[in-house]
Amino acid sequence: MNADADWVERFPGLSRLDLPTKQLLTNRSTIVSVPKDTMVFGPGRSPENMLFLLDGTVRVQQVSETGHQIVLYRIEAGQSCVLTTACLLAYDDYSAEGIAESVVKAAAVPREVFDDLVAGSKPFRDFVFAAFSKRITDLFLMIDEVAFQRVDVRLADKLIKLSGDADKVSTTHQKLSVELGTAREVISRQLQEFQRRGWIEQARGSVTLKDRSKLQTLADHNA
Amino acid sequence: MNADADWVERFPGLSRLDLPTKQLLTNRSTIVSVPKDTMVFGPGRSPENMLFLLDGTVRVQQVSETGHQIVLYRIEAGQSCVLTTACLLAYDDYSAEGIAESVVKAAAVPREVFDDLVAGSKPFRDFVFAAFSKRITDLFLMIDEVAFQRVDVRLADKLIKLSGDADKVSTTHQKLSVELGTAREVISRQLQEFQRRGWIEQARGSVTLKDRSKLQTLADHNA
DNA sequence: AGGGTTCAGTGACTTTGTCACCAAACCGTC
DNA sequence: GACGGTTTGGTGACAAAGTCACTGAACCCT
Repeated sequence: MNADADWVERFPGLSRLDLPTKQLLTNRSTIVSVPKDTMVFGPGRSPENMLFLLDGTVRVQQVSETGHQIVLYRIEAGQSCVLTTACLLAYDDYSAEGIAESVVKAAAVPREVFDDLVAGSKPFRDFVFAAFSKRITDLFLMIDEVAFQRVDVRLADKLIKLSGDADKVSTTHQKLSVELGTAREVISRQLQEFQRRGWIEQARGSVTLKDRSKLQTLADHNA
Repeated sequence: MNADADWVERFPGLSRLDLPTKQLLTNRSTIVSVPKDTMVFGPGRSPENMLFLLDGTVRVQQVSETGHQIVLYRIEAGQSCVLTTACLLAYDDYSAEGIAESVVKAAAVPREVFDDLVAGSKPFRDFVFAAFSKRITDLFLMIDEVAFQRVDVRLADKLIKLSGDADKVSTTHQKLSVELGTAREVISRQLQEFQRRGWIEQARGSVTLKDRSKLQTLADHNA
């Protein structure tokens, strides 16, 4: 085995498992790697296994019948797709898809093993339910945001989150509009306004944050 | 025991349990009844038990920091609050609340019993995961709707769903606006338009459906 | 019958979404 | 380097939806 054999330790929620459970997870899982821009799951593409992300991120987005799209959430390293996978297995009129945003390395755990683990290990159960709970509360907040928050506030927030440590966000207006579930034109106009105020600078395919604190103030303006 | 002793049988997902599991559920649960308009759960009000609804409905709604509200979903008889309860236990910055829309009768199952059941019974696990999955996919669809569907379409759909068999919906414009997460004025104007077209008739505190098929056509207009 | 409350209607305005179209930047390849 | 297709972003006009401030009617109490 390689350096990924100890992957279980890298999951905060799984480190509390007892040794036999950890070994079961390690032995019965296989490390898989998928290239960037692969559809990991989606309509007509339900994976056989539960994935535990070791590296990279998977973007989960809803594709509407209207042709619109909106990013629902991202699965980062240290998290699991249990929920989306479980959803796929339960309902086939499922319209969300998961796309690898970079090369993604994951541990694939067969369904039966997953079920055994839920049955046999209390810490594993806690991990799984915590993941579900977090997802649901996040979706609640997202609904709140989509329904009631102004786009300038949401865009400022999204820019800061997408930027991470860096000051430059490499993305297009189109992609930003999918992040927020709005129209490209709306993003263009908002970014123009931000630029006019000197908060950002634009280039084709990128946005440079010039005044993070001003953007942050706007993003925090949620009361 | 009373007529509710066999409540387990009334849950489609639970009837497949084996006898000992059913008995465990029945013996370790207590039937509770809460009056109409009670807040069953919400910020600072996390119940100790998992509820299985026998009668009535619980309306779950998000209360925004902006003062706005939106109905997320309803828990009907034959369903369980596992998810919302689980969420409450996991995260306290939880801003949704569950309100009894009528007198609600439910079986309360202590957390430990719930955990034992998940561990010991495969059909019970399936029931719980199916509930989670259904909820999450429904929330996906809801986000899609809030973000991309026109209010007239959503309102027509909501009127039909709220009406059930009857033709009269007893509700106020204010309540309808919370159902859709929009403003009261918007509802008033849309209902005026529906009335102008002869699809409905309005009275203080009620809407009467006059042309269900026309409303249905509009509601189906989702492509 | 009076007074408070709930419910609904309205106009003016802002924000957001839609549509149709244009122009510049980029990416090949010839 | 020139050409042509694609991607990206800009624009104006308009429609839909949300906000604000205010009005009046219906209802519910004593």
